[in-house]
Amino acid sequence: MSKAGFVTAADVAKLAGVSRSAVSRTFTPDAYVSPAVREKVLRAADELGYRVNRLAKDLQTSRSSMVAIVGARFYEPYVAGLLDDLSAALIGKGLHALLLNASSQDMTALLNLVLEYRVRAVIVLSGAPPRELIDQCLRARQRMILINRHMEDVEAGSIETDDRMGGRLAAEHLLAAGRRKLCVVRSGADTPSQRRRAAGFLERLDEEGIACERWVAGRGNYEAGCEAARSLLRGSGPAIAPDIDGVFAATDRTALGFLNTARFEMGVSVPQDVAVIGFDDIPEAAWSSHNLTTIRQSAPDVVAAVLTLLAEDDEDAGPRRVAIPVSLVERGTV
Amino acid sequence: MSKAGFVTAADVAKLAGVSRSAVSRTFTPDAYVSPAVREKVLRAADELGYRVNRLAKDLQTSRSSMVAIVGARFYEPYVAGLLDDLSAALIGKGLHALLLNASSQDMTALLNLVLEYRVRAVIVLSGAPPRELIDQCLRARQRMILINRHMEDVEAGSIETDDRMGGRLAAEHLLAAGRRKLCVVRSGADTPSQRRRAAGFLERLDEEGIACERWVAGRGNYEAGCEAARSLLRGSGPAIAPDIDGVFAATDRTALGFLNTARFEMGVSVPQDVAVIGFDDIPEAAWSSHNLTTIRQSAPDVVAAVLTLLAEDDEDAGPRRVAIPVSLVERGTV
DNA sequence: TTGTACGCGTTATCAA
DNA sequence: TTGATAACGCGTACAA
Repeated sequence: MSKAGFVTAADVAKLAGVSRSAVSRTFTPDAYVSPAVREKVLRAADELGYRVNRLAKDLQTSRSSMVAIVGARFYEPYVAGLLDDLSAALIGKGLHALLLNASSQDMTALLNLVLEYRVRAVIVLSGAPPRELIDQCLRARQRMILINRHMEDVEAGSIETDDRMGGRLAAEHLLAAGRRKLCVVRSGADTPSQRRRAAGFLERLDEEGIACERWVAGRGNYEAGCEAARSLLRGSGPAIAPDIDGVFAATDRTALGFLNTARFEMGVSVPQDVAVIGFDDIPEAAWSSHNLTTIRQSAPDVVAAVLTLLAEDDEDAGPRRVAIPVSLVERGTV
Repeated sequence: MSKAGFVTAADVAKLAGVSRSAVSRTFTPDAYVSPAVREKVLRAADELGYRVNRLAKDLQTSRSSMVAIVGARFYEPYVAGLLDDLSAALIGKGLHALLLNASSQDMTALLNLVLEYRVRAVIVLSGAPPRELIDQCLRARQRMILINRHMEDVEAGSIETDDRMGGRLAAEHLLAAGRRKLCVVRSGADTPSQRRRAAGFLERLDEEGIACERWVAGRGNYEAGCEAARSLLRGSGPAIAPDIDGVFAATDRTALGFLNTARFEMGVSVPQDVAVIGFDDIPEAAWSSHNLTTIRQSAPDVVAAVLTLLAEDDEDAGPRRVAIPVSLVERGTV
């Protein structure tokens, strides 16, 4: 037994009456071992409860099977869903997720950490994404995959929702519904994604020569929506049309905060008085309590793209930049 | 440079003109290095972009700083929130989370995996919890922390919400509201937690000699609530009192599914026709669109308990079993 | 205070 | 097919 009390290959070898290498070979795919020896080794291993030590294995092969996932706000439904899909998919490919929460942390520490583990790749989720960390990792030639965080002239795989198009679709839909007094609402999180969505929305409006309010604030996404509704709809009575008649929220949670506050706190009817459209299509958007019209971005597509980028290990060619399509989901708030 | 292209301590030593152990000592807390040497080493390390290889370090010290988190359904708000808090707290303690998604996976593979990594502890979240995995880990003397999954006569730290008391509180509250035609609803997930909550609820009702319907089915938690409402409230028109007048759902999501379907699909008024109470107090419960009365269990408390159990490293004494208190949150559905 | 030498547990190489 | 032996990159007695 080793110092830490774990069973080692040597222990198994001794019990089985064979050499250490025989044990190693038994547990290494496609290696030469006679059935007889293999049987003896397996029996001994089972008896001792032996497991290959991955630390030693990875050190020796200098090839870890870990993938770091760096992100924040894992409680947000869209992120949580992505995490669920991603962790399941990775394990299916024999990879394991090292989950690093970048919220409110010392970035330098996190940076050192992620590089110390010699992971096969670092996956950076959108929110709270330390630019400095990304730079340093790339300098260390650490393989990286950026989700909704593309950076030009950077040697990293990148997966991006077509945020701009999504914003345009939202604008199009509100315009088609005859809305003209519009507002775009973003949370204080202020991620690149949210900025691009808003930009696409404004761009489409600009083409029609229609003006647009902008509202940015709030801590969480949901709370931002609540605050926006209180601020924008102030003074509007139940029967009085408010100063705006259509809102595009950069995330579904923000849209839901706006929607709920408008309906239950401000007494404003949706969509009669004001139309609301969100972005992401999280499960809660489809609930009958909200029935939110929104722009869908497919999480499974993102996961598939991650696996693709992960797969093209050494081939330098291949699609290093993947776009995730979006689509309009018509429900009852426009 | 090493085979994989990473910088090693030897590289740094050569550049700095010192021995390899000097490098090692520079990066080891409380070790003897003269300021002069330390400076030279740090300069060389910075120039080369050197990072300690954690695989080798952990192997050498036979002490990994990884903690495995085994769970499923990370998209559920309560689980997602726990994951967010937990990953942040662990990193604060110098520990790192290896996230293993146990859903729809080969359990044997996952079992081998978690043991191969020689993690400092395995944290098992409630849902989809493979009993076999737990047994095997314990047999391998792997340190474990079970959340909402206590097993008698088992050598593992365990953290449990006071589910039974929560169920009793729910019953008490419905009874106090004058409800007598009651039903308890659980999802098909059928976790130990949900069973205990239902049991506590029924226990309290039993003391009053009041009968109770039971409804168990559905795939997801939310969907289970929807199905329950459709099934239990069938035939009740808007103005007609249904056959039941009070429902306890074992999770908030189930409660919300029931609530929404009752209101928007069945035309049943809540709480006038039927009262609804949930469990967990997820953020969505507080939304004005739901305003769900529920039983709160505190995720931060759970995280604190995990850290406590993790801390009592070698001391065999100490609280190996921690109970998380619950409380009633009165809102508008009872 | 520094350098040498050994061990952590594994895989890979090379004779036998 | 098997068993010594050499890495893998690191921490750390031990000696200098």
